[in-house]
Amino acid sequence: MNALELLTKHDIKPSLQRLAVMDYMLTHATHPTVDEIYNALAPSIPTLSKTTVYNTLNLFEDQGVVTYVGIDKKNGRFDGNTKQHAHFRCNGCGCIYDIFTSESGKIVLDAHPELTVTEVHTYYKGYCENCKDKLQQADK
Amino acid sequence: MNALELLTKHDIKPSLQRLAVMDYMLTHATHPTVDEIYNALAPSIPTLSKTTVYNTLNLFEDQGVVTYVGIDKKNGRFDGNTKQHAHFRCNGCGCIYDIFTSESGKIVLDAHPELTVTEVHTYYKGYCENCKDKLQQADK
DNA sequence: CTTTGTGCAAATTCTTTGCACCAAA
DNA sequence: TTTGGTGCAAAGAATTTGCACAAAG
Repeated sequence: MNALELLTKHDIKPSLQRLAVMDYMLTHATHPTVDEIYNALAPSIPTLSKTTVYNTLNLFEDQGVVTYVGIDKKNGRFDGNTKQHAHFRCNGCGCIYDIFTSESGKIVLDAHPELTVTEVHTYYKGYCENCKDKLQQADK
Repeated sequence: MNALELLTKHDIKPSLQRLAVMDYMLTHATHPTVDEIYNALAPSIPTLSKTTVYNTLNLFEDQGVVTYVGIDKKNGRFDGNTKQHAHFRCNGCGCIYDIFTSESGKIVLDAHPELTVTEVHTYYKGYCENCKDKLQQADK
């Protein structure tokens, strides 16, 4: 599915900027930061502002088109691949790999003998017993 | 193990401030933010500064006494329990629960029927093939 | 003394907000 | 027109840094 189809499907008006950001996400599975996206697109869209990149990614996230990846302490990263998968970040070079899951965490890592894993962080998000009835969006 | 023993074990000089922060972490498994810790301790340690809380937690993290919990987009949280476990955050009230793991992620959640999970984020950290030889600390 | 910890103030970094202008329907 | 998107400048929030003073051995 291309950028235009994805945005349309999620009721997002396909402006030039939004299409460019979405297309970038689809063609760069590098979990880019806002800065990376901005720097990559600014040459071809000279009037682009970082605010628009923030606006766009927040909108995409709200609509479920991209996922926020909080694997780094500082910069937020975004993932255009919304299929369930895990992430690996190298502490040496900072690169981030997708790790596609089967069922259990164990199996997943066995498929990647080239990676030396020192930490595993698993975060579940949802609603606790008291908040089950709430339909609110997550506090970001 | 109490605060003093833990710090000593990790070659951290047990200053008044460090002991207070460590003790707070051990007695409050709520994954507190820097602000929460500061606000809780400031009354009894009037000269305490937020800088010291930051310094202290970063030191603890470097020494492996606490773990950074990046489950929230904004505030960093810290966990004094370094045993491997997962975290659940409620999107309604923001509370964070520990979820102790057996082996596979599936089993873990089955033990918590009271939680409605809408998202799962799994982050592995370590070294990729190219960086295997590096012994550096993670880029924070 | 000498080293190390503390904490104030200032600086940085990342992100959001307010608002005026522009574009599309 | 009217609605909604863009982007500048400013504000805000979280964290780090520089540095002087205090504490401990």
